[in-house]
Amino acid sequence: MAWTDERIAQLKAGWEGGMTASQIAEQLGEGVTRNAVIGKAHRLGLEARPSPVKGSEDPGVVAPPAAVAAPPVAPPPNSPPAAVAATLAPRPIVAKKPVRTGKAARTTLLDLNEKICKWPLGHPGDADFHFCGKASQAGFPYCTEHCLLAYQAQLPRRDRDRRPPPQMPGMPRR
DNA sequence: CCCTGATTCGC
DNA sequence: GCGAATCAGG
Repeated sequence: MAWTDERIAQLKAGWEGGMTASQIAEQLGEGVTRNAVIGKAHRLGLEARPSPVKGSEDPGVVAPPAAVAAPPVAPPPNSPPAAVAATLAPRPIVAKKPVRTGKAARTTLLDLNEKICKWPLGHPGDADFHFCGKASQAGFPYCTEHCLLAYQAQLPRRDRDRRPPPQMPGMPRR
């Protein structure tokens, strides 16, 4: 399998999002080993990720918590040509108001696997942060519902809402 | 043994 | 450029 732009983007997203090499490899599809992912990551110049063996300095503040598997930039099911893929963008994740359901079982980071929708609900760190948890679409990190949310064609620029997004208090401005 | 990332080196 | 084999630590 070749390293298409889409797959490279997926690799970067996962790598920078804190996914491990094998998780990324799994997500990229069968026949992709973690070695391939690591090798490619290095060739891409990505790096500087805490390796268990190469001790990161500052043992006190150990890990970039790597909270959530970053919503990956994955190719849509009907594998579009590069030109079309360029018009696809992940939709910003809008945190939903947590639904108060008492003690319903929630999908945590530890429950995730390739068969589970990893759409995040709420904010990492919040007590009620969890994942969608429904069955994911084969080959995709999300269920059908969230795939539809995640992979949307971009509107033409002139039709797009140009208002700046609301700024979270305390968030660094770009 | 399971995992992790890093590195090497033949292809 | 690619990635299996290997290394080395957790």
